[in-house]
Amino acid sequence: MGRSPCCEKAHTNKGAWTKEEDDRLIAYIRAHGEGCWRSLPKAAGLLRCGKSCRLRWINYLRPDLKRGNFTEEEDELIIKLHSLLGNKWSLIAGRLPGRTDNEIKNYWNTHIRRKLLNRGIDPATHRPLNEPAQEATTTISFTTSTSVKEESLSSVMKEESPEKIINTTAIVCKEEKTQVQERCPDLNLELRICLPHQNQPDHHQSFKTGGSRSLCFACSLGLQNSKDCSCSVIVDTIGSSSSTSTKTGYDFLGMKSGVLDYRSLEMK
DNA sequence: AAGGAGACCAACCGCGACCCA
DNA sequence: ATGGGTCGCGGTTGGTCTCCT
Repeated sequence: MGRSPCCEKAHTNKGAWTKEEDDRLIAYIRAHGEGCWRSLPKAAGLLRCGKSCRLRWINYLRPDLKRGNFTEEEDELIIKLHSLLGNKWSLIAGRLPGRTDNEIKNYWNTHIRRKLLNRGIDPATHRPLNEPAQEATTTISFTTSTSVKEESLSSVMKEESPEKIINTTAIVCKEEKTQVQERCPDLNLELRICLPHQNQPDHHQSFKTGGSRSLCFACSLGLQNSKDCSCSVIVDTIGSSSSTSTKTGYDFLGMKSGVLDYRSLEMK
């Protein structure tokens, strides 16, 4: 039994969007907001599939989109995030305001891949092309206060082949440093996560600030109130492994805190 | 000027995850 | 617990543009 179609294909347009269709979609979303993509086309008077409407809005019509060329900083940020996250374009896009996952994916495939190959770096593994496969190991210290479900991180990398992720399940965030297999030996993967500068809502004031309270890692990933959130059972142990973290100086993949705040790495 | 090749990117497709009855 | 409906993601396709010969 096949999967049911997402819409009545016989009565939907396909292919490039017309100006009129764009205008209708924009007007409808301005009036009613995003969501209910399945029913949106009919309500907006569009002969399009809901998925198509969603894609058109997210990738092209959204008012906050930044059009135009990628900057050198964006290039490098994409490369670094890809080295960590793999082909998780939506997560990468979440770190690049105004950019969409589709745009980044296309940009990666057309520009960055070639750029890395020219540098002699394998874009899939972020390792030198002529380097034989080896099991480099690096110590990653997660300075979070509570343990994290393994799948929180391994799921990020689950599409990688076993060769690339030799032992993702070895990534366990505990108070002590944990050995993990490293995919990008040229990158400093030491993670130092602590409180960004801005004020936090009460729920998150438990994040370790050099004081005495901690934020669970689920919240640090922007998964507030998720089932993984364990803020209610805070254990103050972070200080034991965060000797190099400071209130203002944490860094991640060599990026400043303002550039990569894991807590806004939220799912779209 | 013509046309072939490669680059670019918007859009489509299928699947997995999630939600809810 | 389960099954149907919906959404979002990542891979792929195909049309258009640009460059080169």
